[in-house]
Amino acid sequence: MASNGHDNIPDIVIGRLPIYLRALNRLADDGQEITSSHELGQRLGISSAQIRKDLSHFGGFGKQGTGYQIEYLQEKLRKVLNIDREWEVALIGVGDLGKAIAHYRGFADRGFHIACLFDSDPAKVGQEIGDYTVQPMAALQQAIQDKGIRLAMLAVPVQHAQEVANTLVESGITGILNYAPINLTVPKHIQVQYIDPVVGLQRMTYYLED
Amino acid sequence: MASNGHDNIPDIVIGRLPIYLRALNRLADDGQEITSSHELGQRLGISSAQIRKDLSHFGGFGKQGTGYQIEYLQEKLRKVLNIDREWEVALIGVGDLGKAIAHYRGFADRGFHIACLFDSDPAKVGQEIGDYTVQPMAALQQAIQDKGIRLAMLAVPVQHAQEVANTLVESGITGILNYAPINLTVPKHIQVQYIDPVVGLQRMTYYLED
DNA sequence: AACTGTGAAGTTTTTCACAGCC
DNA sequence: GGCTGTGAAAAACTTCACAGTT
Repeated sequence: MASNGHDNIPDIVIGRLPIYLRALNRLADDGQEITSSHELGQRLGISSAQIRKDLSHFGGFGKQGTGYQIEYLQEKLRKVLNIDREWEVALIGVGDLGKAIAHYRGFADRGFHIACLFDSDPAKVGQEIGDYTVQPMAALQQAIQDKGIRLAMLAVPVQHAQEVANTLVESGITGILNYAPINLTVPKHIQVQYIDPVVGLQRMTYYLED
Repeated sequence: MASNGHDNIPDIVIGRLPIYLRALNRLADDGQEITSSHELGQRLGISSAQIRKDLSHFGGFGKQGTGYQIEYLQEKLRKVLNIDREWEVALIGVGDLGKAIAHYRGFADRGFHIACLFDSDPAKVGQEIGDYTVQPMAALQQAIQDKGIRLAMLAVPVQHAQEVANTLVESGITGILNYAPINLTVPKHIQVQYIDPVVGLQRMTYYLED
């Protein structure tokens, strides 16, 4: 992960913030208003010291003797992560996976909105999915530039993923969430995150006896 | 990630092996037979020294002066990761996401096979998806025990995820791939991996200017 | 000439432990 | 009494650099 210009805050710290935020979301859903580094740490399997140290990079969000006000901490973390606004995301590929992503209800309340869908299959172009019409790949660059979209989710077959990623980068996308099981080669200033369930499974089988 | 008994090999090293394997798969697909730590590192954005060091935990897989024979290294990594066999996996929840998972073709050649599907919705029970029939939750424990299944993918709504996870653990599951945006609380000997696309997106927005 | 495997050095990350505050 | 924020210490991880092999 390339830290473009930003700060001196370790990537590994940034990577944990969304996890903290997710835990806070759950606590808030349960109606809780205050928590502590100790409680959060217990839930996440992380030491309380690490949580306090991580948060301390951005200022003092807690109260000694009391802990952290959940709503306030959520707000602060959203600000740090730049999601105190909504980001438009392009979705490329509307096969089974792309459709499931398009229908997923969990983006909206966490800072993201799917703004347009693309597929190279003429049979899929024109289809209505969610609120949007599937557009042809030829329309991609124009649409992304017109709407000023910075993020894309890539759900195309593995053999096309690198090629489509190249197009995305040319179109001005600077962050790619890649669902294809391939490591993308991109310029240094482009962020990539990977979603690969098989990697998750393979990371567990090592620890299974027999 | 709890290292249950196993060895003294750092979790962070184990976590990278599936990534190496994925890169090797691509090289093999391209017909290449030999690679080097330098080439792999370039593709993955990792130093060649780290790759060599990681692999050295498990013995010498390369040849000085030459590099690594791809097929041989794949075989060795599969053995280390315990995927030199096929693991049966249970899938819980067959909404949009669960269906997309059930139809995904990418598990088979990387060590996994979806062996049974469950859903709590009576309207979905009995449906045919892929090669299997959706079973009711009441059948879960028996099916998992009969088939000796150790791994599960959890694709149920967030508000049921913890409760279903508890049932899975009681049924003898020891590894859970969790698609719900919630941190699961499980006994120490249970492995959990998370698939949360929003976390991926949130990890990128920090680095986007504006 | 090219590349691995590896101790040793260097850097990063985590934990400790406690002063300060509620 | 309980909790945060934080320097200092400890642990973990990565990189260096090179001897040894093909």
